[in-house]
Amino acid sequence: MLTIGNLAKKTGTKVQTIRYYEQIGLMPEPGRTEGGQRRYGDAELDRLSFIRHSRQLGFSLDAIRELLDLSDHPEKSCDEADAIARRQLRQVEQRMARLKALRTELKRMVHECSGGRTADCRVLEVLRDHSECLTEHDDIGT
Amino acid sequence: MLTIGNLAKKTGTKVQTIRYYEQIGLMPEPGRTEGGQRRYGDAELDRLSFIRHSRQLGFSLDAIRELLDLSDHPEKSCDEADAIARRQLRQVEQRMARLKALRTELKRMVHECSGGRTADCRVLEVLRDHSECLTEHDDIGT
DNA sequence: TTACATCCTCTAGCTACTGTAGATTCAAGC
DNA sequence: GCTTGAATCTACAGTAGCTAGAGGATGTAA
Repeated sequence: MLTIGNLAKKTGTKVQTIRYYEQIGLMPEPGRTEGGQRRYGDAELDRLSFIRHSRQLGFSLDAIRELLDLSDHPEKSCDEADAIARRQLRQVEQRMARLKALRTELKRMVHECSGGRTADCRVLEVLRDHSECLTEHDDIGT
Repeated sequence: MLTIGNLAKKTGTKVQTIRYYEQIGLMPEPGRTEGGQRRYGDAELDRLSFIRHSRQLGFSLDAIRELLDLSDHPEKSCDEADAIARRQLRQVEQRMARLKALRTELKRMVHECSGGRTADCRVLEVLRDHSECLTEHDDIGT
């Protein structure tokens, strides 16, 4: 049996995060000692590993909830899990495209700046005037 | 003189966002009508355009605060603005590298999934077992 | 038994907004 | 001058995904 601290260490998660996952129903309520401390078994370790790995791949907690549900029902069709992963892939590709445009613009800004006073700074100038931009960037590049 | 709604339209910002910027001190408190409604002039239009454009390029509100401060002092050295832009460029490049690794992994997951039951689903299998991953991804790819 | 790390709950904070409720103001048309 | 309807006002709550801290209880080794 693992304490919450050991489970945290094994999965590279913060203790508070585990409690948070429990709170939002992503992790089950574990058994407790007489004194009220949580104790975890292998099933919980697997589940949390699954969650963390999915987070590392950028899946949202909602998507992970769906994936866990599918994982809990081996007889269900695989299509849904596949769809979720494809959706995630699309999102990653969209974000990459956006970042690429941002990088172009930032590089240009930085390269054109030749030092001196802020009055003549190309960085600030470009920020002041959108029309100087070569690429479109209508959405925030997060 | 512009109402808040017209300023919002001109800059592609939501009305609430403008009020929020005022609240956190990014936008100044504007003049008011007798009835208490905000009215904006050209200076505010310029400032908000600067903010929105910077946001589109992914700068944080804190970074924008610094950039605005530099912009307000034309006699200062340009170095700081340059440093902020370079930092932003580095962040964008780091994010892109991370997303690239994620994309590789997601593509592999999706390509290996051949339909069927979730019990045999490669997507779920990979998520269950990090050791199947070819690339490292220790941080979340946002 | 005592010391000390770890655990507990609860609450608040982070970024950058977005949405809602209920009241007020503005501008146009008659 | 009056009505109507859109726009505005304040204030507060909510979003994602945690993270940090206070103040107290528990577990374990010496």
